[in-house]
Amino acid sequence: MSGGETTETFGLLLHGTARAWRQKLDQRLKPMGLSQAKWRTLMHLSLAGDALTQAEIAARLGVEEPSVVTLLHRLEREDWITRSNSLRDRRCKMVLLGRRAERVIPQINSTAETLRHELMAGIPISDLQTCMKVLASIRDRADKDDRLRSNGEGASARRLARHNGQTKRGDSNPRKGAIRRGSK
Amino acid sequence: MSGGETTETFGLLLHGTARAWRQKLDQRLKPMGLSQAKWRTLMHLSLAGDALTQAEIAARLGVEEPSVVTLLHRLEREDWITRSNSLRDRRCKMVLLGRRAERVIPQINSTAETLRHELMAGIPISDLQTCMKVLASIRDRADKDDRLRSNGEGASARRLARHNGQTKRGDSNPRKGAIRRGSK
DNA sequence: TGGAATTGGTTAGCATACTAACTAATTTTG
DNA sequence: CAAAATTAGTTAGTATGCTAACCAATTCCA
Repeated sequence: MSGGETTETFGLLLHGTARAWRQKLDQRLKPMGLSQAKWRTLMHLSLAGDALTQAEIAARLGVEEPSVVTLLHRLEREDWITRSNSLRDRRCKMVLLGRRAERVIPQINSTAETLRHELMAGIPISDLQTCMKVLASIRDRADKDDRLRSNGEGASARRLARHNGQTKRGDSNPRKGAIRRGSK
Repeated sequence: MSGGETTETFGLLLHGTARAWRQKLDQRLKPMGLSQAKWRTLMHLSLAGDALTQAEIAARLGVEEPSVVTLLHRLEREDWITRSNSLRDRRCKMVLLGRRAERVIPQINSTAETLRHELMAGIPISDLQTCMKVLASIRDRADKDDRLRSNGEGASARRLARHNGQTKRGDSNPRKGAIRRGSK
């Protein structure tokens, strides 16, 4: 390996940075009773402006559905959201922001935004853009499933559930995999 | 704020990339019975070339000591490592690689390295360097403790200066972060 | 139309990481 | 030296995420 030094530490750096960011944000959101995972959920609900199904939330958060289940349980237990059965599709549960959440959402958004700016202050925009380009490129590659080529028999049907669904609820966000922002 | 678009997605991108990388690596290490966390532990032990204490491992991995406890338990249970009491300091336990680990370490290192190269292939070195510079800068800022930073000398940043309520029994303060890569 | 496939959600079990609080051993200090 | 502080490791409880396996409702299609 030639560029050893550079490539050696990249993964470490990437993970360390993500973890440090998350911990810092958690630390600041804690006094409000929140964490990054919870805040992100509320934020997406707020952005949607409407009730979402759990599957939609999973897709937007980029996590699997079972992870969303417990996350929403915690949020419900703490009174940030409410869940109700959909009338149109009895499989679905619609998730709604509670009043408590609506009251503090601006506050938590601003906390997150303040942190973002603190962490990125003084870094040239062009450097940030380069960095984002690199990250996006790496992420897209890592997101791809290896076994698209050379499958055959060994390709033990892993996940890849790729539900290509329309949510016949006018919400329509052509979501593919639970975790895929692909589709570009 | 105006830079909104850029800053808005940076955190998302950062976390998504780190997660995608980790999952991809886990997926490839799985057939060997490993995961990223376990592999990193073995790798650091291998690099050290000598037995390490749990505290040293925690510091190198960048995680807290209690996290290391269960991690090492799993590694020991699966026969990757052995732990023994230190003769010099009866508080310490020395952690050693087992034969099983020594046999497969080159293999897992090469798996990780292959992935690194795959994920970063085709990205200009200069872009990578810019990216790393940005990440390091963000991480260092996020790693710092917001609150009182009294040491003018740094050395080992001790975050966590909060209220150390003492327990009725004359005893310790809450464990402070063992997480520091003093490098640079 | 009626079974097969798909989709939404859940539970169970595990992995990874955290903080708080504890024990035991060692080092520092008054 | 004895009390105090620090250090190494642990346990307990929680948060966050995953996969596998499973219902129940809906949709597809022969």
